[in-house]
Amino acid sequence: MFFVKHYKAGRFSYHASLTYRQEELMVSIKDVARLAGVSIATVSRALAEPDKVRPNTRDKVLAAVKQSGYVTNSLARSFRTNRNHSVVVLVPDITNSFFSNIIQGIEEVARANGYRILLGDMQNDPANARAYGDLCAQRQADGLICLGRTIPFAYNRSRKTLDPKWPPLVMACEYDDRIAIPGVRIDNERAALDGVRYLGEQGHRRIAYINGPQDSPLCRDRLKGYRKGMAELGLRKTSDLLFGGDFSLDSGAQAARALLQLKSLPTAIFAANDAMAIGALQVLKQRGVRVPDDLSLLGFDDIKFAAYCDPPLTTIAQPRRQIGALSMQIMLDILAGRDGSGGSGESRVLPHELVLRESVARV
Amino acid sequence: MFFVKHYKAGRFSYHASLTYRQEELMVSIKDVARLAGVSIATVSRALAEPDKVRPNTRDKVLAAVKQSGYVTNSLARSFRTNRNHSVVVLVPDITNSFFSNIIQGIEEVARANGYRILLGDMQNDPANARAYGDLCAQRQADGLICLGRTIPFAYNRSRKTLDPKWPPLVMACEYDDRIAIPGVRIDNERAALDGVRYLGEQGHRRIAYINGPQDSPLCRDRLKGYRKGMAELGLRKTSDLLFGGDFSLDSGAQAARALLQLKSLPTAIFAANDAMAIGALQVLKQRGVRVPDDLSLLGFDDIKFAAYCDPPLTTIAQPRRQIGALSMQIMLDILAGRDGSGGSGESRVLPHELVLRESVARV
DNA sequence: CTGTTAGCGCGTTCAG
DNA sequence: CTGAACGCGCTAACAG
Repeated sequence: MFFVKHYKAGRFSYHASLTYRQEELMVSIKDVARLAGVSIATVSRALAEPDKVRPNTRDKVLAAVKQSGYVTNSLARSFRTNRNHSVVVLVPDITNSFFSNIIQGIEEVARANGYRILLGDMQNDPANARAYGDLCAQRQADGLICLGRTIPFAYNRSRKTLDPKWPPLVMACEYDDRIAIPGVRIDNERAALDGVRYLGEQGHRRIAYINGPQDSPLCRDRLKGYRKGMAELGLRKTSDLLFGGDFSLDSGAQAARALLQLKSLPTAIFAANDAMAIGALQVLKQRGVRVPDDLSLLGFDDIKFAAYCDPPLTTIAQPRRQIGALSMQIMLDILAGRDGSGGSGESRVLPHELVLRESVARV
Repeated sequence: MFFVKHYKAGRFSYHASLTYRQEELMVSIKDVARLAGVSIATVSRALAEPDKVRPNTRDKVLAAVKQSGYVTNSLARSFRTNRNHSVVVLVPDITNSFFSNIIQGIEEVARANGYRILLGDMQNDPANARAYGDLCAQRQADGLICLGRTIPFAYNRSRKTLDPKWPPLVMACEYDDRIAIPGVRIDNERAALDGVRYLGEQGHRRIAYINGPQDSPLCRDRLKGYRKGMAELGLRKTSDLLFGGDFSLDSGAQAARALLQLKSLPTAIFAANDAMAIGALQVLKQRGVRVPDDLSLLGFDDIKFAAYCDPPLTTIAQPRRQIGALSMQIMLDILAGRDGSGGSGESRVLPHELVLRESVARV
């Protein structure tokens, strides 16, 4: 590969901090009160609970607000109310497009409810989660939504519960079976089972499986589903068809290389996520293995790119955006005290679906 | 297409808000002071400016902090200092993987410096930016980094400067020529020119161009570079080779369909981003046009997936992560007052590079 | 319905 | 070097 590089230093003048005069322009609730000829408490109420203020005075206040250009200093409000209306979203790897739709769902619900998303990218290193756990301890966030399996909080093993000093936690997609936490996910075991059944219906028997990280409960479930499906097909012994991976494109490619060493090739590969399927796909092509003519390929997740592979990838879709939205909704419920272990904020299992494209053929 | 759907309602009990007792467990600076037998001012100093406290007392304080498990309430601190150590990152569309590496770069630098990222996803609708502009006005963020061309602030047209009531703004990738703002980007015109020159070197003359959003300064620059390159090749009239797009996969596909109607087909297509190139690629394949044998294809951005297309996409790469990191660094400089229009925090132009894969052939 | 009063927890004076 | 006192802007509790 050959690279053309260009570098050009640029210089532009710009709005420097010297011109940043927000502090001096700051108009506080006191000013509004003076302007409207009422007390500051009335201003506060007129803004927060308009119903509890006589329309007449409310209008006066609102006019004063408008005239002065007042915006409530939410730092002060947060300080007073001990709520800052923000939620940490802890993402294993922001560059993994799988997560972006979930984040979008979360963000949308958050914004609609006056909440903000503090983005925590772990860059696949659990150590990076600590900082965000601390954030919660310092009250910088009202809650935390975990998209991976790493929880930055300590929990009480025997009671299977979080230490009460931690704020609410919701898990999206993943979960942790050592502890009872609300969450949203699909039925991963069933989804994998459906995948194998579908391949079975297409006549496949020797179905290889590329597994995800072994310490992931979600992966264990998918693996369980795969084994169950294989058993249904009369294949109890699958160890030679099992390949390790870590959800990355590379690990999928690597698994494919290993797989091609097999004395008797499988007729289909089922990958625990699309990234690995795509990584495998590339290796297969390089080696002249045609998909799906020579070998069928089934993915998991239905990332955006799955539809644009060649051939387009048949895969199992998760309602990612909905998972995100619901997670945030649950978080809001908890924060508002609308839940309770028997209430409306319980963990949910959302439907998955098999998306048929062109990477699986009948044999 | 056929779908198998499953739904299963799940119920799990969990750590309810009832058990969330953070408030009562809260240990404040006052408690530490009492425990250490000093005043709260001393505790504050011992933590913030350890040098200004006698080692003896400092140790006492630190011990008390440890014993009590005290963490400073950053809500209170933010309120007091009027800094909350968070920066809004306004993203046109979080599901566009182009942005995720930039975000990662930003996040990394932010975290290393004790700053947080407030994620603002516009979902491609500028109206969604407002909410995040307001955030800044409410002091919920110390600054804002814009990854798109939509600035949620009002600015002074005549003076080409931001209203001083707004916090610092940094633009990554895009820019706005109506106003002087610090930013980080590549030389888009030059990059596009390099792209066309490269195609020219491979013998191409009829090179079609799929443009991005017309109101994007960045796209105007790329278009300018394309035209310049075509002029170098002796082709001043390019209007029939120009196709509109909006950076989406679909618009690339649509452009490809329009392009295939041409009486005389081009020998190469240059797309203003990879997504459109990939969209076009799919259409070309469907219509039996082989890439690069029948038609060469050049993209822009080098998104992760570009390497996994079939054929792998030749494209122009931006140092996305570096762009993000530098943007945040500039923001930090501004916030720390380390910049100034003649200082170290100026706008930068980073190098691009042509990444050669397999979608361009000689003619 | 409205005003008055009392802090929230911290940083920052200013004396000592 | 240390401590007492003040106040940031806002909301909650209570009185009127």
